[in-house]
Amino acid sequence: MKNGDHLFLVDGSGYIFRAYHALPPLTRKSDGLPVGAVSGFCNMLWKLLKDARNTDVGVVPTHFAVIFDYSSKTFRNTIYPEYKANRSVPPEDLIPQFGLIRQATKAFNLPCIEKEGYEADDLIATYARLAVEAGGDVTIISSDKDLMQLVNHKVSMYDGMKDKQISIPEVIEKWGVPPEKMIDLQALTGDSTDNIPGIPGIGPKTAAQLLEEYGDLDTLLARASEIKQQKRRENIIAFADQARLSRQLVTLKNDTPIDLGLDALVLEPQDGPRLIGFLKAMEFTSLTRRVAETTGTDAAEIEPVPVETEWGAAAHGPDLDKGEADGSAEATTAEVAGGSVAASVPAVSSEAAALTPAALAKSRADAALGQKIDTTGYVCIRDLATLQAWIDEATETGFVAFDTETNSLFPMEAELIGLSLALAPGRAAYVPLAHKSGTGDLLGGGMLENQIPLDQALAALKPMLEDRSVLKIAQNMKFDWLLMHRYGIDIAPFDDTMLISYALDAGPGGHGMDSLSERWLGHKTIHYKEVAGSGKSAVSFDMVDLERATAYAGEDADVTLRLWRVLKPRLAAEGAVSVYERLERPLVTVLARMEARGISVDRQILSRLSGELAQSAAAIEDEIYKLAGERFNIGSPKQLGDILFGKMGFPGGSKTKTGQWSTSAQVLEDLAAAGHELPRKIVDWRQLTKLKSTYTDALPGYINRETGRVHTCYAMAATSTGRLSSSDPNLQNIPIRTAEGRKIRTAFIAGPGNKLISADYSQIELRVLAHVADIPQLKQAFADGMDIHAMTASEMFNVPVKDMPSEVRRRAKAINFGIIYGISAFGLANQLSIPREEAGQYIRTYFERFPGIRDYMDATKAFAREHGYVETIFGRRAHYPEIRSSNPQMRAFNERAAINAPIQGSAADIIRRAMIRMDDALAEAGLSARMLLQVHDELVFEAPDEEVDKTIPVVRHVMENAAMPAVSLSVPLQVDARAAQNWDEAH
DNA sequence: GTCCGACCGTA
DNA sequence: TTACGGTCGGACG
Repeated sequence: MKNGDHLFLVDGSGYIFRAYHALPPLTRKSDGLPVGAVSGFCNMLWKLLKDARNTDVGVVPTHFAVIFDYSSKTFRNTIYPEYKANRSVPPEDLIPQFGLIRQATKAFNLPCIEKEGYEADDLIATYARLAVEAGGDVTIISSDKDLMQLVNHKVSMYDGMKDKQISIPEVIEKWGVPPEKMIDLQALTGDSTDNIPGIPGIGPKTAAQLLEEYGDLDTLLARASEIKQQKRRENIIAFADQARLSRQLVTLKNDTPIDLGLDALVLEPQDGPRLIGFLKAMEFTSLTRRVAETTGTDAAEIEPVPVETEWGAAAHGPDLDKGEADGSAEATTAEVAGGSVAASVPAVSSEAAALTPAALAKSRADAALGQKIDTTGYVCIRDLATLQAWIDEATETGFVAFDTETNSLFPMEAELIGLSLALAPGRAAYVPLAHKSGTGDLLGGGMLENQIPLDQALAALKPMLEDRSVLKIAQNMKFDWLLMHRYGIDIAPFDDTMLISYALDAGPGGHGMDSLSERWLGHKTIHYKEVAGSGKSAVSFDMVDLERATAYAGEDADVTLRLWRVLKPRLAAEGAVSVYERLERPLVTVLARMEARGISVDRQILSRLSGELAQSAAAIEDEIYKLAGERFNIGSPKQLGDILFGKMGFPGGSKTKTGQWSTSAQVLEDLAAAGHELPRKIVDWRQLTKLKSTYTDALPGYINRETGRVHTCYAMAATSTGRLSSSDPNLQNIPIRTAEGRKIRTAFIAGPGNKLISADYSQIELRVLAHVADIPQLKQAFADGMDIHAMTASEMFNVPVKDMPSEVRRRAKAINFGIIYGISAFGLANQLSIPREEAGQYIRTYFERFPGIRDYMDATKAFAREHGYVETIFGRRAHYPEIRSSNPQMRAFNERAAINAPIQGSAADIIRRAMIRMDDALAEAGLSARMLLQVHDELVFEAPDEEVDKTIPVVRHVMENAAMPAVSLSVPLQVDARAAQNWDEAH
């Protein structure tokens, strides 16, 4: 480098963040890869390279380099561990752009410079010094105030986004001090984004005024006592050391080791084809055209280069709600996407810098399988200081695996016994909080000593657990979230390994930690039974000795963290980001709150019903014994079969797979229809005892002592299709079809002054079918608000809808459902009790009238066979590996399930979206209605009497528009809603 | 004590 | 013909 040469230094890392926030979001058309910052970066580079003379810089560079931060940890952290500690993690759609911007730099044939342990700013300071010493001039492409200290008559800055040169006068104008005093100014003011303390109460204006008066920081500190303003004087004296430390932190290091000398930065000519290959891959069409013109390259001849991103993007399936004002979207949660990056990390870690998302996922998976997990090395934390140290480290790292130990599996009655944290694989701790001493006598034993008092531990944990810049990772977060919610802590943001697994691998095989650990880590976890015993000898977790509790609980957190490292990158690699972030994660808190609310159940009504059922059943029992001629256990299918088909000699219908005669309701109904009295009685008895044992007897046991309400538990990852399931108790199978059964619903009541509102989708699955299979007649019928089963019957049997016999409609209805279930002649015949041939003929007729349905079914089967999975309209996948089975029965079953899954699953996704938006929509309308239950196509709310009329339209609106705008259905959704005192009348 | 099959309630 | 969970009886250890 010589006199007259001019070096351009681009602050690459700074540019990324600035461009991300300043420029409108932009995604690659073909797959939704976020590329806004990349686009801005490329446009700026191109302008500087081709057009610098016409910018505010006014000169053409001879040397050029782009500088990046290497990683979050620099020498500054050794002087001040809190440095940049409160910086939040980059937003998810920025993460893939770090790698892309490096690739862009290389495509522009420019040197890409970074150095471990140093920030980009230090490298820029070093190169600027070297260039000036060699006689050159320097322009730093950045507007970061941290770099302004470097400005002098040979060094200036250039804001590439505002096309504005920043020289000495501009610095003075902006900050009131010349560039050489910027360090002292920053030392006084501090910087909250970098967590530089400075002196409290001193901002830029005061700092400039003080420096004007006293000259520099040291003089100011030495003469602080002369300052007139009392508060200011006291602060400067008290925080003098803090200011000196701050000065150390903001002073850029201009003698960092460098790998490339100045001569390596000489600007080389552009490699047109290489650059165009990259720009085409990014789908930047206008820049591609400009570059092609300037470099004389034929862009059409050039293939896009394969672009590699660390995380890829939500590239698969429809781009769910990008840019939509969606109540579901948590404000882009600060989070890291996979664990290789630490909290502040503007840089891509070396692990993955050159990997595709798929390759990263694979390397993580391979590495995890090779690692041994030692459960004896976990820490047991018994004092607040140690706990605080772990919390601090978690806060600094930016993510932590978290798990709770309790004395119950029901989150609404569980008490916190302890909790565990994991910061890195193998690095976990257990914090016992309510363990009892094992030596307790019959009176129960006392609390174990040397445990951190619960309130102190919670107070210490709360800031971290609620810190937006610390990602909390759990397996089945809904449990831990609800538990901690009851202790006054609302965990956010979070990831849930169970839900990540579910978004990726829904299908056969569960998503429990034990099975995930075996599958992905090759590690058999300690079974709960091994530490707490089982059955009668089982003890509550608070009686487990601390050594074993630490191993068990520590392992839970450790395994969760390891699973997260393996599974999270797969989301991007396999295009499941949208499903996870839009349909899974936001539902956690929605469901947790529903579970916490519970529903009021009238104990008296159930008790009365139980009595009635017992009486009726007893009466029938006597008649059964009389007819059978002996007493036996009616509830035993085996004994019943012996009586019916042995002793009584009834003709057996079908057999079960164990070879027993079936005593199913269908068989008994057939016998009853043939005029036999006993089978009828059995059917009646079964119905009564079923209602009694499953509902009226069991439900009161679920009424919570404290709340007086029933709190069901929803499983988010239990089904292969995306539906929820409900248990403890299951409130998704409360009877409705028979008059006797319906009475149970009258026990589900609104609280005083409230009503229950039931809102359910009408025919949602058939509507989804009409949409995905694109069936004109069905779509028209729904658009016209017609009776869909009658329309089907009319089409199939050529009968007018008017005055249609109910039997004809019934058959069409059965066929419609059969279609959704992946119809077979055998199944339809069974359902309608008609010969198989007749059923087969129905199906043929149906396909003739609606040929699109057969096309859809064939296409779905072919897709499933090829890929091993099927997808909902929102991109949720259900896997059916057995669809390629050589066993025809197995194969046929999987084909039917694969046909059903996109329909059932799309409907499930739609109601999920409605639920995710509902709380906000109600709040926005100023309504206090609360969502209590979900029953697949129905939502149940509780609302104050006087708000009912205003609530129903809001609920309907949210539900009917739930697919929008991610998917615009070609069929309207219809929601029926009603309010009443109890669930029976509301539905 | 634990597991599985049969049966049956819901969408 | 799809998707679930709960209860019971009965066989296993």
